[in-house]
Amino acid sequence: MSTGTSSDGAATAASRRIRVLLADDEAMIRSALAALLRLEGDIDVIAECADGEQAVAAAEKLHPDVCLLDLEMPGLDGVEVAARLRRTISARCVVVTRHARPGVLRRALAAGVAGFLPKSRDAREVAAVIRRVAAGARYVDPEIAADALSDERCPLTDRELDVLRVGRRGETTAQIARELALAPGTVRNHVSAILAKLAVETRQQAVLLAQERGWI
Amino acid sequence: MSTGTSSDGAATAASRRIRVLLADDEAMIRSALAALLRLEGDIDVIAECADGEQAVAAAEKLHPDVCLLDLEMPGLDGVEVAARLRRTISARCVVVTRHARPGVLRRALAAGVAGFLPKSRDAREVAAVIRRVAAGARYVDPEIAADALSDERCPLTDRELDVLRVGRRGETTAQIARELALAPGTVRNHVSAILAKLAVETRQQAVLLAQERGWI
DNA sequence: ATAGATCCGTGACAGATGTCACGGATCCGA
DNA sequence: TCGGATCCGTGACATCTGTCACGGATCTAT
Repeated sequence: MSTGTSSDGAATAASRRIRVLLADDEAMIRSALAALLRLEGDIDVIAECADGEQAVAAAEKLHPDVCLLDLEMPGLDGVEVAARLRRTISARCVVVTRHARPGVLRRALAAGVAGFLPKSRDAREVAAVIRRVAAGARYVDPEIAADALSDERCPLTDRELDVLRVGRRGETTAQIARELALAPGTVRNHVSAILAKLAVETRQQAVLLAQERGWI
Repeated sequence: MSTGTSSDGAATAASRRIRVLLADDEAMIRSALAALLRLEGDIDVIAECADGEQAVAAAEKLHPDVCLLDLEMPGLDGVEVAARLRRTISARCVVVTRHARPGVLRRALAAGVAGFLPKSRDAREVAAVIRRVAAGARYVDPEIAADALSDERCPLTDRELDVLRVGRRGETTAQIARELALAPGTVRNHVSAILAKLAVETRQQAVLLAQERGWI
């Protein structure tokens, strides 16, 4: 390991600095994490983004080694960003979230994220997780992982989840239909199936339940 | 000022270090802010608390110069802690919040907080605000203050707010009517008035808007 | 290949929701 | 005292939403 030539060693040390992209819509925590990470000798924060679109754009331009993504962001959320970046630049992503639930973890893992860390953890752990992930390992918060084993799977189909997501802010049937390029009747049918599966009476209740379970 | 004896100067310099108590239920942001503040030469973080009760207990024991309190905490929230500490130890408090709305600011000022800072601000501003407040000044985020002046009063009547509150989780018209001992038609009429006044199309949008504005 | 299962999309129907016009109660200023 | 204004409650009507039955597409195991 330490037997390389000095030029090799220098080059390796330089190339070993981990280039990190940071995305969180809350400026205070974003800037605080950035400042802390910059104190680490082996980490470069190369981008700070305030939402998912910015994160995707910056990542596809800068090709960071690791993306640290907040889950709760306006527009594209952290998992959606991770899914997209996995396809386009094979980025390794760590998702951070306030509400760490099994469903969220499952969704994150399905999207191919390499790390999953709730905000109830100490900020010092962030750098450690970034290092692990940069080294090719996966890291999942052990507590959440344990919860996730007590399987609470989402009974909704992909299309039903689409409908729920698009209509999560109380959008009209007509609006959802336009957004998804469907007939209004189709949307109503999906909604009907959702209500039946979740055993609730209104769309809003369905949205609240799904959010609580981490399905959307 | 700078003409004191060297012993005076040293003593003053030592006593001038600002003793700060930190309270936030999210460990990641709490520890991140603590770490950043510790980097400042003139600030001592003397306590880190995860909820309002801990904050009150620690503050009454340690008598910090400034308390930095998150608004959203289980049990006692930041404003309640500030109100209590003002009475017991005349502490100077800064309240930090994710959802900075005029209504919240009004409540905070009424409780006698000395500083008000939304989490949409950069973490570096925190130290600056702490210094100002420790020096006896007040600090209110200018953007929120401006909003608060453009007094956005709730256009809904008491009864309409009742209906909105009872139905905020997507309850059925029939359920709301039963809860409020009204005819279903009356509830629908209130809902209709709410939608018209808030210029939205569905109950769920009305609820989201009202929550965003701090009306329910 | 084929039957079964699942998912998606759609239109017709029934029921829930939003809109409207109305009457009674209360409060306030002329 | 008397309008005028505002709020509350209600029922009839129109519109929107949820339910149901159906057909086509895809996948899998036999």
